[in-house]
Amino acid sequence: MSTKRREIIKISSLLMSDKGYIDTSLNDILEQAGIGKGQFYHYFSSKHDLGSAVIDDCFDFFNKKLLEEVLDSPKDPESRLEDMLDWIVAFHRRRTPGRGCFFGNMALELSAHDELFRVRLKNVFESWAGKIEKLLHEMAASADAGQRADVSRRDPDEVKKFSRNIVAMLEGGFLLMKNYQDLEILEEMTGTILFLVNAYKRKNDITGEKHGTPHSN
Amino acid sequence: MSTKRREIIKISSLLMSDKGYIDTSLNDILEQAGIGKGQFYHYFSSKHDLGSAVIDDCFDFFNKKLLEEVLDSPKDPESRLEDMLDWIVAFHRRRTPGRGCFFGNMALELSAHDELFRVRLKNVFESWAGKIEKLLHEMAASADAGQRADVSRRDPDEVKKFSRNIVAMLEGGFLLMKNYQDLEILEEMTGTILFLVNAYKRKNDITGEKHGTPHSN
DNA sequence: GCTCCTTTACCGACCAGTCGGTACAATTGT
DNA sequence: ACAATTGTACCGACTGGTCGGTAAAGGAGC
Repeated sequence: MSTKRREIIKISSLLMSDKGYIDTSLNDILEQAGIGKGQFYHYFSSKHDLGSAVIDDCFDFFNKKLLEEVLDSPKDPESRLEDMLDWIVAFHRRRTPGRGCFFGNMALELSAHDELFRVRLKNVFESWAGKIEKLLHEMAASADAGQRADVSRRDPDEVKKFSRNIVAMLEGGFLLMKNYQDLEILEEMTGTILFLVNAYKRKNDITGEKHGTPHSN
Repeated sequence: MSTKRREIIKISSLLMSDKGYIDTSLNDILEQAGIGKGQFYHYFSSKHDLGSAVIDDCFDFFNKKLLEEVLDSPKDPESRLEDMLDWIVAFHRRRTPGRGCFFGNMALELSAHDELFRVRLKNVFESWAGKIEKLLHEMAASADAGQRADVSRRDPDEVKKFSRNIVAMLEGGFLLMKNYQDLEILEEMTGTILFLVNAYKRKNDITGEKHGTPHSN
């Protein structure tokens, strides 16, 4: 892929992380990149096309750095969970906390009025939750190995939902972190997630019952 | 306050819930309200002024319906927590799940480039977390009453952070619900919150230790 | 000479906000 | 009592400016 195209994507991802998709104008991008409009439309067919490429590019980074390097590392699942949370906090410590999560920002801004973006972002969340789900299953399996082999009592669908909840918790942490402009919100959330996973694990180990939704629906 | 002004605010809050602040144009509002521009600028000095009024109006509703009627009800704290979660799910079941949380939407969209909006929305979250904090303290107090009077081991600052985390969890639930366009995401999150609060309560009761951030920072 | 890459000039649509003017009720002067 | 004045609610054409997007032509390398 062309260097210039990559550069445009990089610059756009920074701008869009700061100001959102709608509020990032082509002129902002052209100015930052030091190029003309014609050049932009040589590489991209529309702003929408650019947005799509930016999401893909950010996901590539996210996928490589967090999902593969950290979550697929050969360590035990407990360590990988902690590594993930540490990686996230470290990542946001490097950037300004006021930026929040690119995917979460885009999801809230665009889910309602662009189906393509919505699905693409949903896939990001699903990929992430999928990795966490796998990790939770591993944790459960290693816990069983030490005691008993009765894995069947753990509802796989429940684990899937639980892993989605963890993603949602992190996104909520990003949201409040951005609004408070305070990294501590996110740090607290990672602590709560660890606590929750431990409590969840323990409950399954001891009672085998589902956490479900205790209040009636 | 003038009826017309109230009507403009109501219509605007619906439009902004759907499309966000930036993407809601004055023409959209004027068309829906069936009024001219002159009338709008008779009641509001700017779009920013309107946005501010809409946030206030939504908070009034939220404050009255959830924070006062539900969270300040004379029931025991456990019931009030469940009532809150039920109320939230019921509220979003009535609307389309694709709208998400108005405050969360606005917070992500505007926190970065409008300090006034940012602080106003932060206050909304703080009010909410404050009520939850109070509720958690009550829960702890009633648990102590049955067993022992040693309340001091519960760090008040930790409870404050924990209640903020609950708000963040809900906002994360709203975010993913909006992206997935599926109410179930939110329902799962309310279940997880109940589970978490119970686990948190139990841990404090049994060990008295803090949940903190177990991984090193 | 042909194909990329790039620039610049330009388009119509739309944006928030302004302005001159209208309709009509309330208030005031006599 | 009635006319003159003032104030309030409201309209829609218009402003300057920005938006995403297009078109045509210059220049570089093969």
